[in-house]
Amino acid sequence: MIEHTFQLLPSVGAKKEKVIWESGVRTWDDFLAADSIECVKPAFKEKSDPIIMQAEELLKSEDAGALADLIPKPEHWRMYRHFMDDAAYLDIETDGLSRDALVTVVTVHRKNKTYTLTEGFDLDSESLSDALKGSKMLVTFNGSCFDVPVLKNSFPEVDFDIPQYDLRFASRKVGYRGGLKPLEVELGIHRDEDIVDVDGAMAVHFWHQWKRHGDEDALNILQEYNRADTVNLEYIAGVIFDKLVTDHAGYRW
DNA sequence: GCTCCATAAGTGCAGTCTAA
DNA sequence: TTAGACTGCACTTATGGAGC
Repeated sequence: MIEHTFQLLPSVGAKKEKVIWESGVRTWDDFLAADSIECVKPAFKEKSDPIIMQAEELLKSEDAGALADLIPKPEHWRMYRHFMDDAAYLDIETDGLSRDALVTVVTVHRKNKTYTLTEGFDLDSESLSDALKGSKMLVTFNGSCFDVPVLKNSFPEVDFDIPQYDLRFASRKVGYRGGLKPLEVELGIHRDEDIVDVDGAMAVHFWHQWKRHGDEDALNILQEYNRADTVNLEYIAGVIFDKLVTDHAGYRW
């Protein structure tokens, strides 16, 4: 999908991009190989070629951050298929909703390993940096509004400057409404019985149960809930991406 | 080459919605 | 309940084509 993206060119939005696709130019290679493109002025093509060559170089060198700088933020989801093997799926629990809330549990799910880090045990800047090390894309649900700003506030030394695929907004583009839990239900995702009714507010309650009464069961449920939230993001990201490609991109390959 | 008009992208603002 | 990213709308700006 990323090599089909022309919205990195000046004055090219969704409509112009579709016109370019429909002229038979479907990839960056097509664009560079063409001597002329019917819907594009020669001067514009001359100006655009170096930008596309730069994007190809960045893609070849797997520089997701620099590539994301060229692409409008709402279109960063297009990078997912290319960088999915190096994606980090992220979800956090806190003791409230404020920006300076205490982060209680963080799960980072990677291709080969899932890290669940807990306040008072193993949650610190170093372990969080280790969990995110080498990740090219961050996949979250509402993470751009909540998880990442909260983590940046609590762990300012951790680098969160990673292109983000936020499933809250991506799922809206393809017609889904509501939060993560209704989305899971709609996609047929089932949770274990002991966490099926848990939500964010209950997660706060479980944390206080643990802190005030030393209730280990409450802590275990909280960790399991956070882990399930995060691991499920991988499946959801794939489904939403496929729908975006066929529905939102406005062109069937 | 200039002007006018149509089209598309960019910008700014208010409203929406989600997280725990 | 709070914060902020995104969306949608209205308005502005830029670009390209047509006509003179």
